[in-house]
Amino acid sequence: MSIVARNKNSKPRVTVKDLARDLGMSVSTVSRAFHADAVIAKDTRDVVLNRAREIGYSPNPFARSLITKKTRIVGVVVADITNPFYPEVLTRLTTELRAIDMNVMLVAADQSGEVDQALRLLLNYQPDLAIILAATLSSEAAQECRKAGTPVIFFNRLSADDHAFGISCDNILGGRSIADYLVDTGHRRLAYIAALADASTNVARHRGFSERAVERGLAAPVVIEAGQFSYHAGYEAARKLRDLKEMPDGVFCANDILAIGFLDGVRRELGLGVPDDISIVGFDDIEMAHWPSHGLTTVQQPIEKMLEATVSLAKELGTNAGKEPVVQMIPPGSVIERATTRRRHHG
Amino acid sequence: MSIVARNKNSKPRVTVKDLARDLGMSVSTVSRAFHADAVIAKDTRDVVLNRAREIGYSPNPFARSLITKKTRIVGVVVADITNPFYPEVLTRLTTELRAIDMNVMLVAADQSGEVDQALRLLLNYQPDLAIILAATLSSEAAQECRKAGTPVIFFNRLSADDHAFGISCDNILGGRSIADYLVDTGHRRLAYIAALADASTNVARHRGFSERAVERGLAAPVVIEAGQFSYHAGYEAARKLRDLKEMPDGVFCANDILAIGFLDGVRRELGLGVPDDISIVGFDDIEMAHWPSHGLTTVQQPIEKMLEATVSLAKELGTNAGKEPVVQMIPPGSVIERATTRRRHHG
DNA sequence: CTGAAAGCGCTTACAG
DNA sequence: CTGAAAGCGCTTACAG
Repeated sequence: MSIVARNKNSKPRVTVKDLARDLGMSVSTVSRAFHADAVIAKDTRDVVLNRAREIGYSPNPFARSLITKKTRIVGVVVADITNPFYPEVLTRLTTELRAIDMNVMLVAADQSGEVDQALRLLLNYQPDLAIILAATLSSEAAQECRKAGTPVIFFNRLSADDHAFGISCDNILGGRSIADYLVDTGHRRLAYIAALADASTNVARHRGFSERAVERGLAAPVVIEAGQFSYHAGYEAARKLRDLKEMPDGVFCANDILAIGFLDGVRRELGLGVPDDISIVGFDDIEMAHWPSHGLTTVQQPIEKMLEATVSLAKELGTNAGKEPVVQMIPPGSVIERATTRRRHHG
Repeated sequence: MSIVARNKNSKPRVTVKDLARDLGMSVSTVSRAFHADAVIAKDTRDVVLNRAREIGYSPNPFARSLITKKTRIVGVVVADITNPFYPEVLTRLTTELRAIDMNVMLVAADQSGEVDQALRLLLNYQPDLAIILAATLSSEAAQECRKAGTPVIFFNRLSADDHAFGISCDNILGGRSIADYLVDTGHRRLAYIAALADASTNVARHRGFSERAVERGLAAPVVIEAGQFSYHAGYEAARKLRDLKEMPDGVFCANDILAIGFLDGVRRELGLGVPDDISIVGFDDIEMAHWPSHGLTTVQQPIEKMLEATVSLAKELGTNAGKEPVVQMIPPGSVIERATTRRRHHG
């Protein structure tokens, strides 16, 4: 009801000009103090930086990036947030990127078509880098990134597009070591519970598992399609065990959350004992896998190393934006044996 | 090894100037086409917008915000990511803010002191709004926001600072309705498993629960301090039941993830039957609460409405940045009865 | 080592 | 309704 609206609700921010005037220096000199590689007397820099702290000045990142064409923003697209693996990756990634002074602009994509859309929005902000978590891009969208000069990293996925970077666990190796583990512990009838059909993680884990099982002299594992990386999908997949001619004795589920759903399904819907009747192995080693109620045997994803690789790549791309895309495959940990598997003896 | 470094790895982006030249119009006119409330002939606007789409122009948000002082960025600080409640809130919030053309800049804070720090970093980007998920701010940090003209919303927390907005479930009411439920179903010895001592959610749920229990003629519920909103804390809290003089028959845990840990602990460490020996109620209704292996009786947080309120507040603050801070309390759903509680009969 | 000047890509009074 | 001009807060050749 007041006549004069208070439009200026904030004090105007202090700018280079203010600081320069305050110090009796030129704007250029003040500006240089904030760039590690600028030519400026050490004393001058110290004076500027100290005074800046006192009066609360820091350079406006927007004005800066208008000129430098660097935004220090990394656009992160996250899709499959229902998998507890990703919240952890997301927060740790955010934290570690902050440490190299990069900021995360987050876009969520519920459905797969939205990933393209999400990335386009992000591109408006001209991120120095885009990271795609748990999803892939259409090749058109990938090309748009290239046009915009934004490098793309696929995290935990391999992309069809070979102009993008990839950082992923070596899922074939992981699948193979699970096959070895199950064979070594006396399992003879293997099954694979498949998740998202076109996810590279799903495909590679299956492939490694299957190939190695055959190499070790077993029949190729039976496949049950769960369709998703989710608890619910795993639970439902357990029901499908009934349709099998022969009950498997060792089951590898595409990831932990799927395995946990499957585990619950096997116990509750089929009334089978785990590990007594059937052994179950997951992939990821999420926190829930340690819970006493599950005690899931699984393989650890090398998150630590994957994050390290991502951050150092981000850093490198900062100085060398033209770097040729490469895919880094990081070997997973070995099988962590818990309570969902046991050795089987044969007469 | 090439002699000329390819520094310009991206084609320069198309700017207003390019588009203006292309259309034979002034830069001003082109610019106006992108502002709904600008004075411009409808036909002109259509021509500009169409051509813009063709050549892939969209206004540089940085240059724009340099002038408008609006960034359309909302800074989100997330702390307690281990609670599965928050990933969902975060992604949905991101998605819904996108729908009103606002972008999320994410900062993660592992420890509580980091929240202040995180927010300060965010403030550099002059977000139009800051949303704090599952945490509070020191009053100094809150004041810095005020100085910078950035409104702050505490989501799912009440803040000590009364200059901030708050959007929260009515936790007192929630606590009360759980007390009513337990009393109505014949429970006589209540206990509360407390989480983070200074979290407003924890305090209010406890208070509502305790007050109502007394109103209904019971002794004040025994309190076991779990200290955290986490599975692990809940599991450990179950052990402490042993120290109690009398075993409670109805237990309210500060939230679902705590309740699930507690549930597992009660079953595995104490060998007690749930719900036969003891009833357990959580708070949140996270997805995991539906899982057949838990079937947790709980109260639903009104996420939908909380998000709605947040988004509409964000919208309103866009046109009226000086709005007086208010706290909105949204009533929770009623108790959802599942498999961790049962009616008790007394002789 | 420092300063004056141009310019990044926009928006917005101000004229017309 | 449209255009020319100023200016947002910076950085960076270019001189000195």
